[in-house]
Amino acid sequence: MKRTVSEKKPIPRVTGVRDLAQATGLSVATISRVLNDSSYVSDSTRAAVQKAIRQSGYSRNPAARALSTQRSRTIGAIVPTLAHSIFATFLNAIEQELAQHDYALVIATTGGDRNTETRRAVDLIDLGAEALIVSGADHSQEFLKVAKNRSIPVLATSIYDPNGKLPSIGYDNYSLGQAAIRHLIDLGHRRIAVVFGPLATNDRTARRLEGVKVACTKKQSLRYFETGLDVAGGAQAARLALSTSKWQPSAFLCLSDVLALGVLFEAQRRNLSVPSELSLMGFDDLDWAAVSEPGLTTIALPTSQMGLQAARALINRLDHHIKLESVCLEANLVPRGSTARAPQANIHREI
Amino acid sequence: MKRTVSEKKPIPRVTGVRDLAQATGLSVATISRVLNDSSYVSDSTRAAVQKAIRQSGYSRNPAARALSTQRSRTIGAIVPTLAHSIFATFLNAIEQELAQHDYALVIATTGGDRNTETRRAVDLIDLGAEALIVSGADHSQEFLKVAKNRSIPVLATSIYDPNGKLPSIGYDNYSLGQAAIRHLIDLGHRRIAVVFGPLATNDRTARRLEGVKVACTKKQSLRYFETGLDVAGGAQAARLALSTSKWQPSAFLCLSDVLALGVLFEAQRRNLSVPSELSLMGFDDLDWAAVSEPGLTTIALPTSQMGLQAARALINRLDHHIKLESVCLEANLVPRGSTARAPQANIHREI
DNA sequence: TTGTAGGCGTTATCAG
DNA sequence: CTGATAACGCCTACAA
Repeated sequence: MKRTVSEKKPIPRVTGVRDLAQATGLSVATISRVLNDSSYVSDSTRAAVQKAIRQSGYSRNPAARALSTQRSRTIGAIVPTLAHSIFATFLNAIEQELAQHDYALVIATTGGDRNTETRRAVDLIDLGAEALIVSGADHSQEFLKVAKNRSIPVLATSIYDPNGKLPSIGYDNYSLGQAAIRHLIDLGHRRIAVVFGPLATNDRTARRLEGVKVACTKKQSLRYFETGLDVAGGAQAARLALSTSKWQPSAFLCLSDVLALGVLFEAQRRNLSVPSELSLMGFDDLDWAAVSEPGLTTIALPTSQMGLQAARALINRLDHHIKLESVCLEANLVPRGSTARAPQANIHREI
Repeated sequence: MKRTVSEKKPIPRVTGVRDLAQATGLSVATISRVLNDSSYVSDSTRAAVQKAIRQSGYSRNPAARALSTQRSRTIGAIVPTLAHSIFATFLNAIEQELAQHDYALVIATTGGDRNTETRRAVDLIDLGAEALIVSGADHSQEFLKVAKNRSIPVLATSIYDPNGKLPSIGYDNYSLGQAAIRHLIDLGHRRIAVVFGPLATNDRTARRLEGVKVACTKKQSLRYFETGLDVAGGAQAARLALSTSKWQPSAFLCLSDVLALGVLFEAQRRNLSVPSELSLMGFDDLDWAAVSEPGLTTIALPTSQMGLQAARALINRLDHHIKLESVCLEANLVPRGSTARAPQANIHREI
């Protein structure tokens, strides 16, 4: 019985650069060099090392690497919730861009609570996040302190707030609120129901609302409906707004598309035709807004753009020490079928 | 000018346990002990150490910790996209549960491509993920190999596949597909349009479709419409399905709620009344399904439950070496207003 | 172009 | 209960 020495490597558990050094007869430094495809290494030795790596199935220990380089290549994002497509879309864009640059995205949710935000921020930092992405301008003192103490770059998003405590990438919710209500006013609407989610946990909404309020004059009669930030909330607000016979709105302005969808369903339930009897506006431009019947007039927010830019800004900060600057992204009113001139009758009665 | 020595600590940059040891006059071992609130440490020294920690603002270096313990407390989730609320909801649940147990969630998206999945899996592992959560049963050979070589626990979700290569936590898409179509058949529908997203990138959909096909007999006439997995896709499929005058469906079965929403909008656009003229069914039970007009009959998937259980299973595996077992979660058909008996005329004509 | 040696901050194993 | 001290696996001057 012949017994030949197997050509296959017996796969001796290769655990670190040392083993590779041993296997190739080189030094750990050289191994490390090719691992970081850095500086001068002769082609031949590089090839040899790479072969050894392939054969052994070796891969870097990220913890050791992070410890040595003091870099984790991890960025944390803290959002109110993932269960809202607007945030999911945002994070999706971030993740894609980070992945391109070998950064990882780790996510934490707060449910909209500032204290939770602070807590989760600490979690993320303790976990090694090198930078943080947060939503809005409203953060606890504690949070800011933590970020400063650990000198972690923090970027606020969904807002543009050049004088805020944090650099921000986003849009100007205040003027967008104005633009939205003006569209309705320009169409001759007088009685407008404004629907929005919980103000306490969302400063973006609050800011939009300020814009709305400042843009309307005595000629208009606005009523405000704070409700749950989901389709059911929108429907409920609509029921409420439409239930007073004395004050019948000719238009709804919803500060989120999801709310508008609820209003739309409720209008359908009541056989109120949109837009001939009721105009409807949203905010966000979710994917269905262009497809609904009628199409939803809304403010298109550059959600993916924002994610992309946020990711890039942080990468530049981390990799090239480029300072974080606040940037204002453009957001546009997209007129679609859900808004029309206010019914004449209505106007007459008012005049 | 008097010059008193400040009582405040000058905040000498405390970077590690060593500094704390120095500051307290104890040894690093003791520091480490209280850090891990482990074994016996006298109350007094514990207090002293904790005070020092507080004063210095010290916090553990996660990389060093990970290197020493060989644990990163990080779990990776790989999903097709975040831009779909069903996945976002799922991840939301996972994140919450993981946070509870001091695990971090790092996310990667694939866009539905298997090769991307493999690549991203390697990324996550190289980044330190101790376990992986993936969607569906369809994974590249390469992927499985990587997971095995690195001996990383992998859990498949959104499916129940007890004999699959991976342990899975999810639901039985096959029987759910059957249940869905049967509901329509039982209501007397004969001509049914089945609408679904890209099959090539989604084995859950494919499995549902198999169930649908097997459950219908010669008495039914089904047509299949593969389309984009979004509201626009649903609307387009509806246009297509309704455009042939020879074959007018009395019902639509959508293998995702988003598609159903598109169909619903399209039906409204055509003044087709749901459900009196057209029945409509979805799959997922997204939050708006209960609020739409009419309410959407759908298969309610236990998305959050699934996230919770997946997270727990992995935590148990990692913390207590408890083997991953496949589990089948219950999913139910939720009858709502969008489905009704097929119009009699239709049935007559068939007979 | 390659090698040597020391350090990154924790944990853990031993003795005391 | 506490203290040395040796890993953990990688990177990086500094030398050669």
